[in-house]
Amino acid sequence: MDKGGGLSIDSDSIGFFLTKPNSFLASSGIHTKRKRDPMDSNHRFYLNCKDDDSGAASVDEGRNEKRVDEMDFFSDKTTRLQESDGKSSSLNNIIKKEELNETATRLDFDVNTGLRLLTANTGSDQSTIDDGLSPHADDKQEKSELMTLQAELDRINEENQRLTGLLSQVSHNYNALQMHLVSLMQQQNNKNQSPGENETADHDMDEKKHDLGGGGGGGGGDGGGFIVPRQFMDLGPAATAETDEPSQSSSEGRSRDRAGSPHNNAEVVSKNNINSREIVPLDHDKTDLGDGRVRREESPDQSSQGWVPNKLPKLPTSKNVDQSSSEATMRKARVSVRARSEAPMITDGCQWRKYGQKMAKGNPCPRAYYRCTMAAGCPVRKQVQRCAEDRTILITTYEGNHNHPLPPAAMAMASTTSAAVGMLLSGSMSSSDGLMNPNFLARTLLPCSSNMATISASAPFPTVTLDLTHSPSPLQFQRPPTQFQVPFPNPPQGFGSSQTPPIPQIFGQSLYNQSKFSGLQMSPNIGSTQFAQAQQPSLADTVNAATAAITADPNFTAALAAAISSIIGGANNNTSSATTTTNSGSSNPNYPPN
DNA sequence: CGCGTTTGACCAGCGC
DNA sequence: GCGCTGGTCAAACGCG
Repeated sequence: MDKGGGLSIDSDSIGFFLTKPNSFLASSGIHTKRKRDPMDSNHRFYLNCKDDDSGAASVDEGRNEKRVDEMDFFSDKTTRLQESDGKSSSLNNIIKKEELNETATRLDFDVNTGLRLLTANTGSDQSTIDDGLSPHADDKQEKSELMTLQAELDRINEENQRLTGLLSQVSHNYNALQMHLVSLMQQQNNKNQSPGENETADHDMDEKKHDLGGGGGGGGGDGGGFIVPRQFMDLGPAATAETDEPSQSSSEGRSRDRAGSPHNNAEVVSKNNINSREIVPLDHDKTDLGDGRVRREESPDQSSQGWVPNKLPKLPTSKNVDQSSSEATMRKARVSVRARSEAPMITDGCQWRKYGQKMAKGNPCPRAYYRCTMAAGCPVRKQVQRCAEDRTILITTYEGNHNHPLPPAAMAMASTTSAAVGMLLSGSMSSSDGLMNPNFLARTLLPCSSNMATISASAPFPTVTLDLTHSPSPLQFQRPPTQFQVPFPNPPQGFGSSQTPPIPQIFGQSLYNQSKFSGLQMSPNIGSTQFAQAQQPSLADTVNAATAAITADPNFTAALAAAISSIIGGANNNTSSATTTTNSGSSNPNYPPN
């Protein structure tokens, strides 16, 4: 049951991480752990890199044993160039030259190739020398040759480091610029919004600006105080340690007291992470119920919504409002996916255990509750329900932040989810009341798409709904680039990296890609893990991921394909899948998962 | 026997 | 204060 059947969201997309060296580096450690997953092909790439590197290192052992880690391919190239330029015009050099040209060309498009070449090259460097010289050249000549090569190698290594540094710097700058751009565009977009139904939204926006004016330090610091992803993140840092701890009492306390829930450890971790700006929605949901609450917006739709998590948090009355609300909101943020599937639930790469099922009001279909079982104490949960109106539509709502490494298949989901939630949160968090305004979000985040991704403010918690039930047109995703802010300053815990995204990481790629195409930039701080990785997938990778997913499950094909194509097309269309809206009853049906 | 699901009960928040 | 509803727990049950 857990593994679900028909619908699957593939994560092969991870391969896209390769496009970003930094991300790649950051993620490599994580990925090495996942060997069993068949989907790991892309990750294996990382492993291969390592292997290749080690191979290269071994070759160098006799010399300086300078291990060229992630950027080896740089040195490799350089080496070849220098060799070919410098010394004699030996056949070896000629060959190397040719290799280099080819490699360089390929590197532009395929990192794998470069790495492979690296291995071969490094290994062959020596072997070629030995083969060519040892038999006939005298020792001195050979030694001097080796010395020279060694010296060059050192030089190249230095060069490599320098390039690495440059690369990271460039990446940083790029991020900063993008953030700035997003801020500007968002501001502009905000201005363009019609006052009509969005008065509230605009108002919120203004408030945001004021509130955020001093805070955050995010990228755009252009005066007015744009809403910048980072700012958003900074808003709620976290206050949490203290706020959350005490509040933990309510439901969580109950659970623990009653059941002695095994989640304790994880929860503690979560808290700690929260301090470091990490947010683990699930457990803290409960926690928040106690003290730091977030006021929920009244919505008539609520009752009919498929998933209305515990109760709405209330806003703290003090000056902490923004902060607390932000945190709470982030914790509560969730991603809902609507997709057509006959399967009881979608395959998202994670393992789930069903812990409950209830009949929800207004829906003849039962709602199933699942908990992530990939790691003890993982706070991620999801609700699965079929749509009352159309029982072929399966609605899966994710909540929480995984506290463990995710399999490739789940990684994409997580990234996307994070991105989605990030978008959502970035828009909502800044409002003075801590609530996102649906209209605002809708316009801000997905002004051009009305059906694809929906952000619901009416729900107790901010919810991003991905509607994959429609066949999106390629134009669907076109919209102002400003919209997708993906403030993920923190990488997920358990990923071996330092920080965690404060949002639920669960789902897939669509949103992530959206953000990518929208030019959305994550916080420069991201540094590592999923988000960083997800940050800049290549188009090809995205396509590959989509292809894999499609291949995996025909049922999901239409929806996902549409989504992917939309993303790729980057065109403008509102027809389907990713929208920012309010969860209306229709989108959140109660349909029996079984 | 272990693991996962089922299902009734319990708890908390909200509305009246 | 009471009832409704959503969310969770945990004993019972089923399956491999």
